[in-house]
Amino acid sequence: MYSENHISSCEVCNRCWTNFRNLSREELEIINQNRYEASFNPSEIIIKQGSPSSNAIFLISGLAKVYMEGYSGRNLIINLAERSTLLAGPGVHVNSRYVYSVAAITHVQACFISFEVIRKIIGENPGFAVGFIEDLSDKAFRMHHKILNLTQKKMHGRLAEALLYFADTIFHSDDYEMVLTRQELGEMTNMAKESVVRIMGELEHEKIIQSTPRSVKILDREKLHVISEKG
Amino acid sequence: MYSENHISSCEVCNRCWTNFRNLSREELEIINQNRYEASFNPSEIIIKQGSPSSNAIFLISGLAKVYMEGYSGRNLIINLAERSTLLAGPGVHVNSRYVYSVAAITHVQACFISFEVIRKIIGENPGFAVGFIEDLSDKAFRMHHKILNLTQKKMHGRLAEALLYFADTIFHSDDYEMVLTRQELGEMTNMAKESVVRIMGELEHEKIIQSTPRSVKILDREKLHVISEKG
DNA sequence: GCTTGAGATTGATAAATATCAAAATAAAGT
DNA sequence: ACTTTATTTTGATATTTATCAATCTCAAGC
Repeated sequence: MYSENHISSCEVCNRCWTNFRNLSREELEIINQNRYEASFNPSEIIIKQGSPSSNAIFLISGLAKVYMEGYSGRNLIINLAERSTLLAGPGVHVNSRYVYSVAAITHVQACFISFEVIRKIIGENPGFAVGFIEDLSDKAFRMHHKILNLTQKKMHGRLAEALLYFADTIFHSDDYEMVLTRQELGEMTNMAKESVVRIMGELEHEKIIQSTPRSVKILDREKLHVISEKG
Repeated sequence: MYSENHISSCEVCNRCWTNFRNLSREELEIINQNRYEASFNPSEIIIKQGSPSSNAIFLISGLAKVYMEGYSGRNLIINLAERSTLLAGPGVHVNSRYVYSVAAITHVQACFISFEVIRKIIGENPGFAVGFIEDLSDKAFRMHHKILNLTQKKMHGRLAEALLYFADTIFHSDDYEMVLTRQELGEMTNMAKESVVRIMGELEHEKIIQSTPRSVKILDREKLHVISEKG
């Protein structure tokens, strides 16, 4: 992890958090005074689960995986994070510990802002507080969906959903680079890496996708969607 | 569902939401003017998933189950709710729909407060907004824990955790009434009712618990805890 | 006290999924 | 170009868990 400083000021940066639009010029300047940037290489850890959640972290560029470290060294990837995502987690307001870890997938540039400053502004700027509530709600909403996905669908459905997630939410294309290993794909869909391999093979054989270990191309989006719903 | 009105005013009621302590006398009076009470019999639905989330609902007395209606009629019980819990869900700030359903287990008294009023006060009272954030965070925190529990533990562990949840969080006793059927216990731990029966039998046989369909007594809390961690 | 129906239980079986071990590739470093 | 290391893949097998079909139990209503 090495440091650099590319952004002259928050005021001219549009890569951060949409909720910062609710800040006054003065408040934004306070943020600007209390931030620092850092860069991370692939696989470096940006946030470590369990450590004190002293900073709100925003990705400025690059892609990272957000995951929980569970029982006996097993991970659960919650989602991928890209530019303009607030990374902090609900632990901040519960026990001041990060509830998840975040690791860089590509080279990542991130902005660290002390949570004390954020908390202070939440207490003074209701619009900002509402934006914060909306962010929390949105994440909780997704968690509710995810818990159903993981508990009620079979492997085919979970994997199909993950493949569509990459296409729709991350890459906005049906032909994309697979940034996760089969192991990690398994950690995201709660299945063994061998099962990931086998089902990817099946999907390929049925001409629903075309894939290599490092790329995916969705050929039959309709069918993939049906599998993700019914599966 | 029949109506009654037991509480003369929010000002004299201590059974509602702790976050209301952050309100001024005037704000509390606004809440008081805009609330109405309702009672529910066992098994009656208090909140229906997917319907417009127009009200924040607080239980005043009784016990309810909070659950998501998933795929092909399968439910997932998230938790039990009792007095002083805010029931609304993250959908309120996302798509204005309840993301979960809530059904009365015992006879339930509840207070309905229009969300417009709540939202207005959030925008005017930062302390209240922070309280709201803490409530959301706490629930998200639990969801993070729950998703690990459901995906990474085997049946024994999940069931053990549920039994401890009742003892520790709901009844504050190791000898309690089992308010859920085996079917519902399965919906809470993501397992078939037959599996619940079998594992309850095993736990009983190993003298870790003593149980009837309507009661549970934890005999060996240590062992039960180990199972819930390792399982 | 008899009937009835919802839940609880049991045993047998099938389905879903993980694990293990080995071989085949691919990637990275020197 | 050559090791070395990590990932992917495959097949065989074990484990976990659900499903199905009966049977049983017990409390509520008549």
